[in-house]
Amino acid sequence: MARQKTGVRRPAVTRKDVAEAAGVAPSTVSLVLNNTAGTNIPQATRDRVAAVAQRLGYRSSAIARALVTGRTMTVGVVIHFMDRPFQSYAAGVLDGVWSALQPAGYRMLMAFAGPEACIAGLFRERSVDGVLVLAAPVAAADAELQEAIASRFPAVFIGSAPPSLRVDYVDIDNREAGRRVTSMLIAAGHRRILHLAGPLAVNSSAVDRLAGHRQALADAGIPWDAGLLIDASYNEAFAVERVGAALDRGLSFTAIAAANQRMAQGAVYALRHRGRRVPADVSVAAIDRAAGAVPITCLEQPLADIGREAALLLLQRMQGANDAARRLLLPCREVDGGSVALPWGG
Amino acid sequence: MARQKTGVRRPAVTRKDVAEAAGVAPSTVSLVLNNTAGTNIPQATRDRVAAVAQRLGYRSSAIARALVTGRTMTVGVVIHFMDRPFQSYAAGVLDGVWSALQPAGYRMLMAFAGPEACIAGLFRERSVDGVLVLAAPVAAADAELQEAIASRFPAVFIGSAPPSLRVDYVDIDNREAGRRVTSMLIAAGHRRILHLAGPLAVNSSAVDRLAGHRQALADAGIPWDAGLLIDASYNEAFAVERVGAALDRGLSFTAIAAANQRMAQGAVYALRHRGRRVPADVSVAAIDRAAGAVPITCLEQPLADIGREAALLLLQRMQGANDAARRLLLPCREVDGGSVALPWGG
DNA sequence: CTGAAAGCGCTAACAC
DNA sequence: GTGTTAGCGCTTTCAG
Repeated sequence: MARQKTGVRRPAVTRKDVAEAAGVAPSTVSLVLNNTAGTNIPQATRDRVAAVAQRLGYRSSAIARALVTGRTMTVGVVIHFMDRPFQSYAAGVLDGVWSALQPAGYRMLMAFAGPEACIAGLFRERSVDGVLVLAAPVAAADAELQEAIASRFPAVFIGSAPPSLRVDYVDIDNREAGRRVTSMLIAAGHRRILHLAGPLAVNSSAVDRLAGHRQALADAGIPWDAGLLIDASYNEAFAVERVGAALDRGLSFTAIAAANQRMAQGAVYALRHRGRRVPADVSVAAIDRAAGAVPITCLEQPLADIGREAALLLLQRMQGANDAARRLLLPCREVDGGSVALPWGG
Repeated sequence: MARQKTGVRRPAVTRKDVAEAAGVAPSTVSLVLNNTAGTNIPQATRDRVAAVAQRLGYRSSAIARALVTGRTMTVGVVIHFMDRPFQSYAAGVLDGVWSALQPAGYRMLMAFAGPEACIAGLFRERSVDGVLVLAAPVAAADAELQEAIASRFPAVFIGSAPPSLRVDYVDIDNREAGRRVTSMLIAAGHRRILHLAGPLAVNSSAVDRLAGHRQALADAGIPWDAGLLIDASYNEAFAVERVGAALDRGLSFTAIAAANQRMAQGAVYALRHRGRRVPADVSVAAIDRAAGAVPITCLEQPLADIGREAALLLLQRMQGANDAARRLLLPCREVDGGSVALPWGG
């Protein structure tokens, strides 16, 4: 009994119902509704079929269509955040993803587990035509994922790409962004700059931003001081605690370069809690812009653009584009949040 | 030629491939892999089939399975926000939704257009077994939506329910929350309280929160002053502008009751920009808690619980529960953000 | 110009 | 105990 559906819902209107009501063959209904090229169906018939379909509220079953065409018209979106999903990063990116996918007639199937499990599932069960992977951890490269990539299953990575995989990748230039943030502080005269890094073991962007920071120091002839590095976790609570601890043990610095805005917020919180003013006592600059929080001078990522470009690239892949893996790095915009000043006594 | 799939991907492993490799009939493969009850397949065969399936990386096609079972094991999530989707509200709620859906084996298909279009599409094309509708605008009740609801298509509304529809609805008690926020300010001694309302024409929660505000005033014997109502839009920019304008034209008040946190943030921003301190000069209280922003005394919505309860209710509906529409109102938690003090000179 | 028919990959009832 | 079979609803050739 496959007919039993769930509950007592009225069984769906099928193509056959429309055909009967319009006095034509079932296939004619498809031909008309899909506007198939190369058929010469008289306008009168077309109108009649369309009218009946409209009246009955008929829409062809996405499932049946997918089974026969081999395309689900659905994109899997895999989000793997350490903390809660759907933080502002994902929000901004998905905004752009949607803006590209929606007009192309694609749907979005979301999955929040790790990319390995998700891609494997979505790929193996053939429920999506391709996937977008947000912020994949660097270690994500198990056998299933590798096989999916190797068999050219369309996948575009956003915000992080496992270094071991040769995949399409859209992001900002994290190294350059890290360099610029620190350069802004150096330009203001700072030399003792605390770097709040993201999770270096998990996220390639954290590693790249730190590399950029170090390059900025090197370019300015400032020697690297490992004591001025805090390996946090892209989240606020961690930053509050670690920066607080650093202040309490008397670590001396005049500025903070944060690898993301949330850590910067936490740092400001910790500073103010101890009576240090921003930027009078300590300057702060960060990557990411946070809406509605303490304004902080930052490099704003073009999140929507990142999402849109990634989706457009995925659309090409799903249409069969087979060239080598691409790497698209979008530029950041500098936003003055008034949190950078001359160093105290400088 | 339906076989052409996209690009040059290797054709998927089917049940038939497994059957041949294992030397059994295709149906036996299903029976074993689905662990169907009432079959007496010897353990040796089971093991062999399982091993072959594993080796070939076989997973049954979600599409084919859906076609034959009549269930897609997918839930549609419709988000209809005025501004960008995926703001913190949706983030928190979806966290809970996922936590309930994931263990039950359901997927999430996201759609960001209006609920009418989305539900109609998802429902008519039968691509989901049910829908969760976030923050539906009060006006959302077109013919298609009505028909979907009438035909008992499983749908649960979150955060807002079109008043004209008798639907399952999970939310906080907005009226009570509105009342409590204002009561907190009244308890601190305030009597001239500005109410920052959400979009009254769009969102039922905005209306209910305002009603609660007015009730608190009435309970305290404070006459209603329409001049102390600002109809904003649940967003920050609007609040910055409207509160700023009110201050500039000399409107007098000692406290602000904001219908959501983002407006409260905007209000604080406008106040500080004009040299008014919070809470020394003006107290602020709001509904919603915002992570990482200026701390504000507020009522925190149990977002994850809301999402989880809604998803659990939907699961019941999808399993055929047919009782009358339910209304589930979850309690808020008071969070002291230190933004409420005695009125100036009070 | 329209209808019949062959699958798409799977589940589940039913023979063998 | 296992294999055969009949659809699920649709797209798309291919006859009529």
